[in-house]
Parts: sequence; C-alpha cells; structure tokens
Amino acid sequence: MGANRAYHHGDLRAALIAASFDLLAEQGLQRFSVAAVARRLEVSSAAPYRHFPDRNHLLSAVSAAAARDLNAAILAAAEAAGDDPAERLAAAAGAYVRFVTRTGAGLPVIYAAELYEVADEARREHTRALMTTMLDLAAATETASYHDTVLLLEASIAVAHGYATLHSQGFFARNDTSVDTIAARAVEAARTLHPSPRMR
Amino acid sequence: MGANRAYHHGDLRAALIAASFDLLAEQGLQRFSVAAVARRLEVSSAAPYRHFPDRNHLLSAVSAAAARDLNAAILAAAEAAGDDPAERLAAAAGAYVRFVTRTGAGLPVIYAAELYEVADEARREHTRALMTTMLDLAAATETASYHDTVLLLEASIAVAHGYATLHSQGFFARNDTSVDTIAARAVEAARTLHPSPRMR
DNA sequence: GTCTATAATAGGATAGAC
DNA sequence: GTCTATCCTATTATAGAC
Repeated sequence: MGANRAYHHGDLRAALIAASFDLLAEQGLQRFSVAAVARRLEVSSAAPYRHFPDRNHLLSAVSAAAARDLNAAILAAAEAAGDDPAERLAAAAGAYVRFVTRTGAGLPVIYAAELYEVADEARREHTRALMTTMLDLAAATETASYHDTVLLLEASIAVAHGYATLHSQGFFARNDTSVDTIAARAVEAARTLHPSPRMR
Repeated sequence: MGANRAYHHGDLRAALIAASFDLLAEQGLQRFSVAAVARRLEVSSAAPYRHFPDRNHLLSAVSAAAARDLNAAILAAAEAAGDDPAERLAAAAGAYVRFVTRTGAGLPVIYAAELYEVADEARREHTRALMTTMLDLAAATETASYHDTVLLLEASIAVAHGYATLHSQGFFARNDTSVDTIAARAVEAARTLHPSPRMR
C-alpha cells in the first residue's frame, strides 16, 4: 500500500456493521461497545459517530442486517429441507443455531428492547419480513388454529435459541462443541415438537 | 429506628448475595456491577470488598446459592409431578423457567466460565449436586444409553433455557407475559421431546 | 465493619482541526 | 471523513479514617 496511513476506509459504515458482528460473535452483546468496534478497525473512537449518531443507531443497523441475513439463511435451509412442512420448520431451527453461532446476533439482538425508540425504517421492514417467514413456516404445518401456529413457532424458537445460547456460552464445552453437532441436535429436537392440546 | 443511620447491616454478606439476585433478575448479567449492588443496599461502593475480594468472588457466591436453590426447586417440582419419569423431567423444565425469571441466575450464570478460576468449594459442591439431580431425572426415563440420557437432558435444558431467556428479554411481550403461561409451555414442549435414533 | 476519598480504567459522546 | 483532544460518567479496587 503506497498511500499514507491516514483515512482508512472507503466504506467505514459497512465496515462498522461487519466488525460489530465479529465482536458480537466473539464476546456477546455484554461486551459490545462502540469503542471496541473502532479499535478493531483501527479508527479513532470518534469515527463511528460520523456514521451513526449513537450506539443504538449502530446496533439498529446491525439488527437490520442480521434480520435480513437470518431471513435468507432460514429460507435457504427450508428450501434445502424439501417439501415436508415439519422438516422445513425444523431446518429453520438448525439455521438459527448456525447463524447465532457465526454472528452473535440472535433474536434478542435483532428485537432488542432498546432499539424500539430508534427510527429505522430499514430495520422495521427486515424484522417484519423475518417474522413473516417464520410464521409462514409454522403455519404450513398441520396446526389447528393461528394460536397453535404461534405456539409451535415459539417452541421451535425456544429450542433453537436455547441450544444456540448454551453453545455460544460454552455450556456444552466438555463434549463435542462443533456447530454442526449442536445444530443437528436442535433440528432433531425441533422435529419432535407438536402443538399439543395441553399447550395453551 | 432509634439508632443513628451509620452501619447498615447485621449480615451484609448475605444481603449482598440477595441483592445480586434482584439485580440479575431485573437487569441481567449484562448490567450487573458490584457498585450497583452496593447502591441498592445503600452502602458505600467499598463495603462489598470487605466480604468478597473481587467481583468474581461475589458472583461465585451467587452461583453457589443459585445452584443450591435451583436444585431444590427442581427436586420439589419433580416430586410434585408424580412418578412418571418423563413428567418429572418436564416438570423440571418448568421449574427452571420459574427460577430464572425470579432470580436471573440461570445456567449461564451458575456455570459462567469466568468463575472457573475462583476457588470456591461450596460452589463446586452445589453445582455438582445440581448436575447430578438433572442427570438422574433424565436417566430415569427410558433412554437406551448414557449418551441418549445426556442428549435428552441437553434438549430439555435447551427448551427450558430458550423459553426462560426469551421471556426475560421481553420477546414474548406482545402476548401473555405471565411466568405461569411461559413455564407451562416449556413443560409442554419438554414433554414432547424424545431421544430419537437420529439425535446422535 | 463500614465509611470517605481516591486512583486507574473504560466507555459514550462532542468540538474543532485538517 | 477521519483525527486529536476532551468531558462526563460509571465501574473496579485500594488506602486510611472512625
């Protein structure tokens, strides 16, 4: 690189979002900070504030990108799973585990309460599309009512999210920690779920 | 109260642990700080350090108490569930959801990686007893092998933890947020789990 | 056993130079 | 569009008074 080392980026905004994913995946939302993202990109701690007015606006952009990418990952997994609606829903659970492990941006990040006050139309659209995708997958199974559909979806999400967070927090560390193994178990557990008459 | 208002506590150590639970339940591990616990008890920020050498030792004591109480809650729930091993295991999932909602100290707090370096024999014993309880509940069901037992336990924990964290992070806020409802759903979902031949 | 006071560190955010 | 410099706030942890 012949140029001097001032002014590092062509697209710092995009780089900030990408680096935020890395930071979230490595250290979780607990230790996420704007300053740490800036350090990682070797820009000053003030630089991010040229692109996002505050921390929550950066996180909102991360949320939007995560919703968009998770939506795509779930659709791809469902597609690959074939035609059986139950298989497609279970496959989505596996996609969720993989996505959270890779990006650190699961549903609690995507739908974080602190982002509600941020005006961000892109995020709103992507999160709504994601929810629609998930509800459609659940609705395609043989559920008797919309209420049952929601319950089945919640249970599937709970299974996937439970496996994902326990894995990323090292709870399964003793044994086999591979993402593939954990994702497969989440798929298998999601497969056994049924909307039962008692589940109301 | 006739006495002057200096020197607030007879048993600050116990009060610190109790207040830590409240703080965890209200704000999560993300915002846990020794200073906040001290503020809550209206003692100086230095006072906790007379009882715990550092933050992790306080968290270790919280972990020990949580492991002990969760163990008791799970045993009580299993007892109340009757004799069917599958029912007893499912009931444990419900107890877990209630416990985490009430205390904020779930398995990721109890088994937090940062506590591994803390020498705390009481914690070690309580966490081991908890693990034994959970494994026993899973082993009593009709699993073909120890491996199946572990898989069933992991799946049950994942379901319970997923419901608990999504609930405490407000993901279910739109609809019915009562703990009873969420716990009942976790029990129902856990009931449907089976160690399947594919789950390996 | 708890207090006040303080040091060290880190993060969020802003002002103004270039 | 990014930098340096700075302010404010919060947290961990320690020293020494009472």
